[in-house]
Formats: sequence, structure tokens, C-alpha cells
Amino acid sequence: MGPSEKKIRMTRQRQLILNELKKSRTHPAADEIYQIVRRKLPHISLGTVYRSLEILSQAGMIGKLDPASPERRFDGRTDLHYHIRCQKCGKVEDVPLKPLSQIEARLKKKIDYDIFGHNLEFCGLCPDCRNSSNKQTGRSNNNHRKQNKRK
Amino acid sequence: MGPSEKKIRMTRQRQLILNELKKSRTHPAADEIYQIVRRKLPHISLGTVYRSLEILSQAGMIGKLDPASPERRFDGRTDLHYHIRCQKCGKVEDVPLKPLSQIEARLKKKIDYDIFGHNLEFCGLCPDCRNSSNKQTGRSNNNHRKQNKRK
DNA sequence: ATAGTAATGATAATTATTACTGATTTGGAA
DNA sequence: TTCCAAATCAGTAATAATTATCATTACTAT
Repeated sequence: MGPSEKKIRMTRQRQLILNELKKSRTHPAADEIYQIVRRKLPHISLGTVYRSLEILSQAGMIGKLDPASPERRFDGRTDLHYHIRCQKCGKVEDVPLKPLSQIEARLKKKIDYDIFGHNLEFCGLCPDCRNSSNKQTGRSNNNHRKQNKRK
Repeated sequence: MGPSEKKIRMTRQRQLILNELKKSRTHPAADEIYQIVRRKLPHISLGTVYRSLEILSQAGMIGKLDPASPERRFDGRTDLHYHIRCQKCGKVEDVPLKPLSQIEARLKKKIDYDIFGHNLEFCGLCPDCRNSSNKQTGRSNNNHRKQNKRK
């Protein structure tokens, strides 16, 4: 279904991580999963957990809550609007869609939360990146990482 | 408008950061803003940039693209669904809303991107947190930070 | 002007994540 | 089965983004 699904080797570690994640309803972070799986597999390494989560999510077997960039971004606009992020170059652009003005009220009727706002972000491939290399390399395409040359 | 707006002191640094952010259409990260503003204020510190961005966003004068938690979270569900995150305790829950099945097609008509998916997240206060302390302390309420006791 | 508070710059510390290394496991072909 | 190359592992070091600390400087309101 996703664009980059591969057949992966299902090791004991990956199977266990996958099972625990399927059981859980709490959307755990890597370290929480690590704490859980090490109860059954005490020698598992945190690195393995990170790698497995990445592999499983690339295979479409689990979801990432934040498929976004590693650094936080800011916005001069304060009116409600939405964004699209290019999977390849990481660029973020505003999107010409009207705000979903009803959606918070609709949700409010269904759950007992105070609701302050919402965020909608699209994920895609920008025209530049599509044209520059039509065929993707097959590898993950989050090659946009900063280098924080601290002097 | 937002829940936690305060009158803040508008220093030269904050004014400059705000101006540059208003000018920009690229949703820059802290370090990019730092690179820009230091051209006009060469002695500004990166820490000041981070602090100012946080302050300005709390005052509702700028937006954060990712008001989310610092760690990436994973999900056993792979079908399209949405989440709400409690501002106070950081908990994330699934939300009983049908997927916005048309919205990607609607956007596709307006922009020249390949679109792969979208993410919708609500921001709120869960019943537990609302009831445990009705009055907020006035300070920022992202007190949910991990400690990664490495060993 | 002075006192008190808040913000700054410089730097250190923390946290989440990724990269590296050599050992181990895996699945397919002979 | 047995061998082998490739994939994966555990353990650890390194990196990147962010936050904390702290002494100094700049505002603000008396």
C-alpha cells in the first residue's frame, strides 16, 4: 500500500516489538517499547528497538505518529492553516485549503476533552523533487538532516 | 485568543526574530532563524533564539509547526485514524472520527504535489487533567519530559 | 537614580536518535 | 544437512536538537 514496502526478515526481536505494539493502546515511544520488550528479551538493545521500529514502519506494519522532521519549525502566520511537507527535501509549504471549522465541535460531541486546536499536515513529493529524480533510489528518503556545526 | 497569552517584553532580539519570521515563507527551524538574525545582531545567542521562539509562540504571536512531544511515538494501528494529545500529561488517544477521505483529492486539484497521506492531530486537555487541577498553574504545562536513564 | 526583575550571551548538560563495530543469526543454494 | 553471504544483533560511541545554568546587562516602575 505505502510507497516503499519491502519483505523483511521477521526476527524474534521484531516479532516481539510488533506484538507489544499491537497490544498497546498508548502510542508508546521507542524507550517505552524498549522497557516493555526487555522484560521478555532482556538482552535486546535500544538500538535494535529503534531500527526495528523504523523497519516495521517502512514495511507498513506499524504507524509513526510524527513522520516529520527532527527539528521543530516555526511559522510567522498565526491564523489557522495547513501544511504539506515534501518527503524528499523536507520543505514545508502552506496549503490552499480552508480551515476545517466544524471539526473540533464535531469531535467535542464525542469525547470528553477540552479541545484547543488541531493540526493537519499533508505528506507528499514536491514538483522539484519529482522532476529531479523520477525514480526513487529505493532507500529511505529522509536525507535531509542538519549538521549543527557548533563552531 | 489562545489559552495562555501574556504580555511580553519586546526586546530587540525578540522583535528581530519576529520580523524575520513574519517575512519568511519557509517555516524555518531555530537554527535557521539563528543564522538569519545573527547577520543583523551578530552577538545573539542560539539560546536566546530558542527562548524567544518559545515565548513568542506562547504569546500567540507566532506558530509552532509541531506542538508535539519531543520523542517520536509509534502506533500498532495502521489504518487511517486521528489522535488527540493532552497538553498537560502528554497522553495520546485515538479519536472517533471517520477519515477525511476526500481531502487529499481536493488538495491534489490545487497544488502540483504527489500526495501520499495526511495527519490530523487535535490538541486538548483530557478529563483526568481537567479534574485533577482545574486552575492551571500559569506556567507552561509541558511537564512531561522523559528521563533516559541509560542503564 | 535606584532597586528589583527579567532577558541576554556563553556555555554546559540533557535527551532522543543514529552510526559504528565486531559477533551472531538467518535463509537459501549446493 | 552444511556452507556461505547477507542481514541483524548487542553494545557502545557519536551526533543533533534542545534545555538548563549562571553571571552580566538591560528594562521598568517607583
